[in-house]
Amino acid sequence: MERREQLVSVAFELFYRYGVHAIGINRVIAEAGVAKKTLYSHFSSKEALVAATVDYRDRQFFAWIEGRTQSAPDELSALYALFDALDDWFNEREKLIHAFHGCYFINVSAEFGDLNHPIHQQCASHKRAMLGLITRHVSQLFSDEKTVITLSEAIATLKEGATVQAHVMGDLKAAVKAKAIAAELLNAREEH
Amino acid sequence: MERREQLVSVAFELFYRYGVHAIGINRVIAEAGVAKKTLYSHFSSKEALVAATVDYRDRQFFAWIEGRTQSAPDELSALYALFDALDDWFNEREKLIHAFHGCYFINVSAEFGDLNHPIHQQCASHKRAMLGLITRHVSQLFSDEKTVITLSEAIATLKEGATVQAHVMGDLKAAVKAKAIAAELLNAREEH
DNA sequence: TTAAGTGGAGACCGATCTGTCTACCTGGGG
DNA sequence: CCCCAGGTAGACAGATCGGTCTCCACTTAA
Repeated sequence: MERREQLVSVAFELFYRYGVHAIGINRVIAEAGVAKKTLYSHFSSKEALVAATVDYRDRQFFAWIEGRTQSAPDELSALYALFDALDDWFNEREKLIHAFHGCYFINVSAEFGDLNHPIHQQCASHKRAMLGLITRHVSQLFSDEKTVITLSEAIATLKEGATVQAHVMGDLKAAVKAKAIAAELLNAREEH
Repeated sequence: MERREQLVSVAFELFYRYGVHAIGINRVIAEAGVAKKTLYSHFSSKEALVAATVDYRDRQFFAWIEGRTQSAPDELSALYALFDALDDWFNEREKLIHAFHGCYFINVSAEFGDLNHPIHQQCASHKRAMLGLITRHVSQLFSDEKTVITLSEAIATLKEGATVQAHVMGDLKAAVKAKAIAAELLNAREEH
């Protein structure tokens, strides 16, 4: 299965940087040093390869964020660590994750715009998982269920907004600014 | 120039719905009922046509948002009107703007990922203009310059975040939630 | 040594891509 | 009535698309 992983990794890098529809299968196999037959023995179609890259990035990104938040000393720091991680990502200080070209799931959703498309659904799924991760931390800090939901969604929205600002406008401080807003929202509800 | 406008409008709808690289020139001219030669007499290349659609959408979207905010009775309502407009957009209650397929500028930036690419720059330009519009309203409400900048950027980030949540996850209430967060930030700084 | 299987290189298929060019049609002003 | 500008239809070129298939070199195991 090592060859398959290599293929997915190369395909992801190309799709992420240049866009899915801008990269042909020939480019992928050339870059991976693999025969076309090999690719099609692992994936039934280009779309299946795209789906694999989304899954690959989902696991990679989620594991990375989870690692960054779990190493925080307490739950509040864990939420701040999320934004610190984003800041490292935007400013290319993070080797575990690839160079920043926006959020792959947002980018892929732009190319597979139909919400019902299975690849778009994979992206939605990733975002739901990220919201779940945030919610787990927030629910350790607050007991009121409505507060937990509202805060978690707000933090998720700030994360997406910061990612867009960083990519579209090139605002490298977007994560720091989003962190400050998140802190304000958290402080306003400090449980005592 | 009427034919040119028709071409841009049709191209925009296709690019917006299906993505720029997924739509060929032949599809555009077929849908517009125009000869290929006519297209190339108005635009030197596909990329020039794409640039025209970004400009078209920029003017259209900005005028729409400006109209919605300017008809508000006061400056605070103007900011709320921004999120009400987004809500109408996400839920397809707005005829002036096309059916919702995410933010065209985010989508196009995903396909032209290089920040230095002229088309990406057009998208950044639009976002800067939107931030400027928000800042104009916020600066009527607060006198402290730092407060104005922080708040304006926060509102812009909430707007982008809500748009992403609505598109990727299909969260139709994203604008309402973002509005509530924006209101909280504004209230916390109420000038008195 | 030989048989089986895997993967690399790349020819090939039909479709489609961007972009050019020819040929024909049509309507309005001299 | 003629001319010509501007439009249509669409052939065409050269490249590339996704996907299939053949051929051959190499490895591994009996």
